[in-house]
Parts: sequence; C-alpha cells; structure tokens
Amino acid sequence: MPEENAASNQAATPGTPAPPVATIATLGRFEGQSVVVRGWLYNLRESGKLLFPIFRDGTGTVQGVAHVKSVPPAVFEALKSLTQESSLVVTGKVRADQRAPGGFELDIEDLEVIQRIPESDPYPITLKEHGVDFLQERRHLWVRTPRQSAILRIRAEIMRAAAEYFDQNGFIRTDPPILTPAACEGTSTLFPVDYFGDPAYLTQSGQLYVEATALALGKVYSFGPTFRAEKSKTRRHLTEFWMVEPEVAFMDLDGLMELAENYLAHIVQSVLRNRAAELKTIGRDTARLEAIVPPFPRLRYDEAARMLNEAHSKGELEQPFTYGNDFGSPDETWLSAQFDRPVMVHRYPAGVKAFYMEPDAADPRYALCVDVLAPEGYGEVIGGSQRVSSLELLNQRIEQHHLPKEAFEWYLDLRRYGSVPHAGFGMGIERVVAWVCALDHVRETIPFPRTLHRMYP
RNA sequence: UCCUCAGUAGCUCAAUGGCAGAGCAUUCGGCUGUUAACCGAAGGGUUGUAGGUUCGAGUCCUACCUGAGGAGCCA
Repeated sequence: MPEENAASNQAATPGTPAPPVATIATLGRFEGQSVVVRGWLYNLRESGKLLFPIFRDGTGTVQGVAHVKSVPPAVFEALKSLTQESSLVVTGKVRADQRAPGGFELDIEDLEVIQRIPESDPYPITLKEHGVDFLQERRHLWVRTPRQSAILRIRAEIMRAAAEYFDQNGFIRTDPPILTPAACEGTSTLFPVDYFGDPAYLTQSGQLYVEATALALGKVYSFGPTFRAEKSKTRRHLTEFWMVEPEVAFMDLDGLMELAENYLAHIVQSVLRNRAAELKTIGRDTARLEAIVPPFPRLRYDEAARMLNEAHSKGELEQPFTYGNDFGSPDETWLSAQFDRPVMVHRYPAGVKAFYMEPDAADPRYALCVDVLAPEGYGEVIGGSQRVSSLELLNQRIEQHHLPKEAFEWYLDLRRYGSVPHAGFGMGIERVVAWVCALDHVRETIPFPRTLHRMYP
C-alpha cells in the first residue's frame, strides 16, 4: 500500500527549528521526539490538575497529557476550555505507554487553537448513542467518527483493489455513459432527465456498452455510479450506487466464474493486508475474511432449489420455494449462510433472467448465468452471464420482452459484425463493503448515501 | 405499491387514563492516570400535526406528516 507521508517540514520560523508535522498513524516513528499534530479535539477528560485531551487527525486518535505544571498557564487554560471537534494544532513529545490503546501518548508542549466551537452551539454528535435518523441528517459530521472513517478507508481500499486486479490482468477501463437514451434492461425504473428537451435517463447499468468495448479491446471493465429509481426500502438498497462491470470477449460461463472468484478473493485479501487497523477499529471478525480463497462452491440452480425445499421442510425457512422462480431475499440469505465463502449459483431457468443471457446449449431451458452470494447472509454481490451471441436469438428476445427495437439497433450490430461468445458480470461495491465490514446496512458504506427517503445532506 | 413499527428535553429513552422524569450533552464546582472517566449542583418541554372521546390524554380513537425495516424488484 502507498505509504503515508510520515512528516513534512513546516515553514520554519527564522531561528527556531520547528518540530516535524506527524500524522497520528505514524507517531511511533517519532518516539522520544517533539512533533506537531494538526487536527480536532475528539474528547477531553480531566482529573484535577491533569488534562487528557484526545486528538484525531483523520489517520487515528491519540491521547495527550498535560499537567498544570508541565505546560504554560495559557496553554493549560486553552486546553481546559477546548470543546469537542474544535480545530487545533498541538505540539508534544511522543511517548510509548502501555495504557494507551494505540501504544503512544503525546506529552503536550504547546497548543494553537484554530477554531474553538462555542458552548452556545456545541458539536451535535456526542460520544454517546444516537439514532439512525439523527446521524443520517448529519452525515457530513457523522463521517468524522472513528468507526465511519474506518469504513470509508476500507471502502477506498476495496475500490482500489477492484481496479487494481483488472489493471494488472490486461483489462482496459472503458467507462460507459451515465446519460442514456433508453433502458438498458427494460426492467428497473429509471431516473428521467431533461436532455435539451428530449427525455434521457441516468444509467442503470453500463453492461451493454462494455459489451461493445469488449468486442473492440478484448478485456474491458467499467467502474462508476449507477442509478435505480426502484422504491426499494431495505438495508441492501441505495438509489445511487457504484458498480464495477468487467466484460470479456471469447469468455464462457466457466471462465466467468473463475474470474469472479479470483476477483473477490483478491479484493478481500487486499483489505486484510492493507486495512488491518481499520478492521480492528470496527470489530470485524477477520477469520471469516481469511477463509475467502478460491475455489468457491458452485451450485446449479436446481441443486440450490432442492436445498431450499429441504430447509423449508425442516422449518429453517418460512416460505416454501417454488421451483422455476428467482430466489427471494430470505432464500438468498439462507443459501449464503450455508457456506464459509461466497457461493456461485449458476444456470437459472431462462425465463426469470434477463433477455441478453445465453441459453445453455446442453439444455436451453437454462441460462448461462451466475449469481455470487456473499457469506454470512449478505446475499447477491455479483450477477453475471454469458451473453447471447446470435443475432437471430437476440432479435427474438427483444421482441418477447417488448423492448423498443430501434433503441437496440446498435446493440444488435455487435451480433451482425463479428459476433463472438462473450461474458461479464456486475459487482455492487456497497454490498461488498457491507459484507467485508459486517455492516447491517449499506447506507454506512458510502460517504453520502442516496436512499428512497433521503437526499440530504 | 403492500405489511409492520416508531415519533416525549440538544441526544438516547422512561412515565397503569391522574404533578413531565432519568442518563448523557451544556454551564458552575471538586478530583494528579482518566479510557463513552467519576462525584455534586444548575438551566433545559407547544409530548410530530389536526381533530375527537373523557372530569382529566404523552397514554385511548380517526386522519395526516415524518422516519425506520421487511416484502416485491435488484447489485
């Protein structure tokens, strides 16, 4: 992982060598030295003539110590009257201490208060418990808490590793348009936009476009925001979320499943390697993540359906499963809880799947598709398929699904001019973050979530 | 779209149809090693909105508003 700048020289005052600026995460390198920490007051405890301010700077927190006799009176008074989240620059000597959660404390020498928050309008988010609504209304401040910061750092690592895998394996990033003329799949509800007087929509998937660039460049992927105007109101749904979509020419379903398992494993292992401190901060059981190594279990739809029926007869599932249907949320949750790593369910009945999915030559009633269900009950994180490559069949499917043929002429061209077998999948970043962090809601996986009833802040 | 639950102090929550309460936060005081510190005190209320039942409503009834999480749909 990229190293953080351990220190940078401050603009030195003539005649007085200034201590180096240090980030809290790298304080250990400065043991015994005076450093400057720039940040905010996280909390302040006091015990008579002793002050214990805790500072945060975005990389971590550290407790400072100041005795009334160890610092100038003005510094002591300024420290004592600091309020939560006041911004400051503090100078102190780094000291290793067994009692400190991070291993080090800061013996305070000097303090410059940048902005002291007045008592008349105190920082609203205290260290105590708050409700979901209160915190969401103040998401712009909520992200300052150690837990939320750690989640966002893990999200960034997941996104970095997600791009890294493709970049290192010969994929070319080709991002599709976000403004689109029509539905990609014709199922989900789209957000309409006024495009100079004509109707346009925010993309719900870049898949059709990456199919085009895959036939141009071979192995491609896209990585960007996606929009769904469905009135979903669950812990797994956002109206705006990030999706990564690889598409590969000449790839079949087996190749796609192999790609998916190597891909997910790479991402999880990267987080374990590069964000161990953050996983500890949020209390994640890392043993569950260490188990995420290929191969992942593979299950035909028929086999999964049999397991669901058995689970229902044993009373483990409330609703019976009807063969031929797609899996419902409780079904997915139960299935994914049966394995210690993601399970790949493949070959669903063609009728319940999208129009562009290739039928299985061995039995055309099934589609060459795969859903990857994350363990611990997190459900679908990846959905993919081999794509229809025959012009005739694709035309037929577009008719059957009552899709506007004119809008798909360019997509049909991909089958007119040098059609080849190809396959790809889409992975929802937020669901992966929720799973890797063991969160109970995807709204904590993105800096500013957009949900059915929330557009603020 | 449907089902369920919730709305009381800045926050988290109590209050059998009978005086509006606690902890935290804020302010003041105390404490030389605190870990969401602790101890003492003070200030802080149009109980989501509108109507109804009742001697009396935070509590019961009706409608509405806001939010939550579950179904469906999906990643």
